[in-house]
This record gives sequence, structure tokens and C-alpha cells, in this order.
Amino acid sequence: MTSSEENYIKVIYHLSRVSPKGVSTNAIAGMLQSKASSVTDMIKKLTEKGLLIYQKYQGVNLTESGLLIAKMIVRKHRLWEVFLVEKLDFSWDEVHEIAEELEHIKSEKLINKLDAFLGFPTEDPHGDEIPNKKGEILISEKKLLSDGVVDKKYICVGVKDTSKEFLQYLDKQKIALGTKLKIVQKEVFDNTFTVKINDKIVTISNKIANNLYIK
Amino acid sequence: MTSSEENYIKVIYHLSRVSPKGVSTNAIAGMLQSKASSVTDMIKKLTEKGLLIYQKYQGVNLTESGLLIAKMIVRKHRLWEVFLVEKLDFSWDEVHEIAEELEHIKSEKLINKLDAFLGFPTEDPHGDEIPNKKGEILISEKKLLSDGVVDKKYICVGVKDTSKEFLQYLDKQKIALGTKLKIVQKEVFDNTFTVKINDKIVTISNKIANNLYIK
DNA sequence: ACTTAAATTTAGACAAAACTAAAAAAAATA
DNA sequence: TATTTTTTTTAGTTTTGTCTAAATTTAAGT
Repeated sequence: MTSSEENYIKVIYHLSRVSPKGVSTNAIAGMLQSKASSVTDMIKKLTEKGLLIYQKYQGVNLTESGLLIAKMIVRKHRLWEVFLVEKLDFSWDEVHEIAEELEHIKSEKLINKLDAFLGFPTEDPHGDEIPNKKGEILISEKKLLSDGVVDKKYICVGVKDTSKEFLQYLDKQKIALGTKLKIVQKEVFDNTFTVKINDKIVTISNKIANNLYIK
Repeated sequence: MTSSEENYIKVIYHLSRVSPKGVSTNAIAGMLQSKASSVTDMIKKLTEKGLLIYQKYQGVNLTESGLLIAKMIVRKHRLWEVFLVEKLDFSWDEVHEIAEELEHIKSEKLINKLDAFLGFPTEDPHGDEIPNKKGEILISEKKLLSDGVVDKKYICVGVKDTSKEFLQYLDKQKIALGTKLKIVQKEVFDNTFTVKINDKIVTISNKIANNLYIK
């Protein structure tokens, strides 16, 4: 597998969570910042290799082996992110680009040893699940802050939007994984949330509430 | 810089230690397991970029900036090797291939944080020097084989006794400058050394060990 | 010095992975 | 249903890094 092939598999994996009946050529091109014609070419190649199921104009799905490969790439990406944050003291908004490179390092022994070194973590610094060496994913029930109930207490367990901007916003508001909060008020008019964090009252827009996982 | 370009720079750096007046096209091709014509093409490209000094048929040398880049690649390679051995518990003979991949990861911040995490080591698991972030290499003062430590790997860097007899003895034992050896055993009774040279076990008397510089 | 051998370079080709522009199919709309 | 718009595919091109085969330059041997 080349890095380029791996990137396609990874992107198709992520997109197929959102649209499980088939991932469109354009959606893939959008994610990879490339052109639809390039995507068509690569789809053919990966279909030849038995990693995708594809019919012209009908979008693609991962095969069993394609899915396993995708999970292994995600596993590597997220384990490296844990390493960067926990061991090398990076902040959670800087690690994505570096992990994009590290995820293509080939040795399986390396990633399993790294996994052990990190203590077999189940979540990356953004709260996303890390598949184990068999590709299995432990599902922790989590919901969005926007689904929360007034007067209840929650813990932040992840983010939906992992963009640098969003993460930096959260840092500014002193919201991190594990931060405890209580929903004080829910404004019906514009769906703005008022929450209490460490005895401070903070107002959170609907957009933010829609991108923050709690449990 | 592409990975391919970096591999050329690195190989030229290593070869120029042995032949400082110019590295031949064939030597590079041999190291990279490629063909001389491919090397010529890449030499032209790297010369255009100002990393090599080159005249047709005369071999190449690194420029100042080429040399710095080479040292940074070597730095990354060796720091990753230390990480793999010290933190992930790899043995020193399995780390080279993996480090060949890791050395091309681009973030400078990453490598400096890794350096700090490892405690700013000056040598990799094979006893080779690790350039610091400025590209400087701490010259480890050479010592005599008789001062060496069991189980460590060394390189022969010089002789104290320069007599014909001694040099001929070294030739016979296939020991030359640059020869790598590992001290297997140190006999306390008569200070005889058992060393491994190219997978062959050789016994070396105390007199010899007192006249061979290693690092 | 002349001839042969070895090393190096040139010229032309190929595969991977991207692109542009045009054609074809599917979806949306009137 | 017919037409327009969007999406997808095809066809042909480009770039990077490699290759083979042929030509050229340097080095070696007699």
C-alpha cells in the first residue's frame, strides 16, 4: 500500500460513517482536496485490489479487507496522537498533521509496541476511539452537548469537529477532555446553552454545542 | 524535500566520509540499489537546488546547506533508533529499517521534542554520534579498546602503536579503520578480550587492546 | 601512446498519481 | 416528459523517479 492509497481508504472509511449506503466521488475529492477524475482512477485501482465495492456512478463501499485496513490506519493515527500529547507534550490541536505522516509508517510490530508503551489507550486526545490490534472498537456511549438536559452534570469526552480553530476555541474557554460541566439553561429561541464550568458561567452557542461530546 | 531526495543526500553524506574528495555515481547507485543513470538525473536536480557541487564525470560533494540537511536526516534517524530501543524495547538490529521510514517525518518541533524526551542522547544504539539541533556533532574522545565495555559496539578509529608488525597483525585479523566490533567478553585474569567482528569471534590479547583506538 | 575496459551521461520509455477538458450518465426542475 | 444542471467518467497530458540501451568520457593495461 502506498501512502496515497492509504489516504483514500481512510477518507472513504470516515465518509462511510456518514453515508453508509455509498460514498460519492465528489465527497472523496472534497476531503482529499483533489479532483473527481483523480478519484475515479484511484477507485478503479483499489477495486482491482479487492478493497472497494464499486459500480460506475453508484459510489463506493469498503470490502471486509478494505475496512480492516482502514481501521489499522485509524489505529495508527490515533495511537501516534496519544504519543505526541502524552509523551512529547504537544497540545491536542497540533498533533493532527504530524499523525497524518506517522500513520503511514509500515511496521506492525512498531504500532503494537507503541500501543503497549502507551498502556493500550482506548481513546485519542480528541476522545475518538482507538481500534485494537484486531480492529475491534470499544463503543463508549456519548452524546452531543446539544442533546443534554438542563440541570444535569456531564463530562466532556470528545469533539466532533477536530479543526484547529475549534480546538483552540475550547482551550480558550478552558474546556478540555474530562472537564466537568453542568447545563444551567437552554435558550429555546436560538439554542444557546448556559453552562457552569468550575463555578464559572459560560455561554455556549448552538454551533459549539453541536460539536462537543459529553457523557 | 521528497523522501527520495533525502535518501540521496543521506547516502552522499555517508559516502563522503570515506571519500572526501568526491562521491562517485556508481557508489551512490550501489548504496541505493539503483542504476547509475537514475543517480545522474537526481544529482542534476539536487545541484540545481544548491545542495550539491557537481561537475560532469567528477563526482559530487555536498554544499554547506546540503551538509546541514544531511545531518538533520541523520539526527532524525538516530534519535528514532534510540526511541525504538530505549522506549519500545526493540533490539538494536531491528531498528534500522523502521528508522529509515521515520527519518522522513517532517516536523522539526517533533524531533526536538523527541530529543528532549530521550534526554538529549549523543549516541544511537550502534554507538554512532547524533548531531544536535544545530547540526553539531560532539566528538567523542577516542579511547583504547582496553577501556571498552562488554556488550557495546565500537568502531576502530586509530592505532597507538604504528609499527609494521602491529599493522600487519591487524590486517591479518581483518581489522581496519572503520571496522565495527562488539566486545563479547573481557577476561579478568589476563585482560584478554573476545570481540565479534563481522559475526566472527576473535580473541584479542591485552597488548593489542592497549594499542587500538576505538569510539 | 594506443587500445581496451570501466564509469558516466544522454536519450527515450514507463508507471504512479495527479491534472484539464470533454463526453456521458444521473438527478433535478420546469 | 423534456430540458437543464450536476455528477461522474473518459481521454489525453504532466511530473517525479525510475529504468534500458546507446553514446561518451575517463581510467587502466600493455
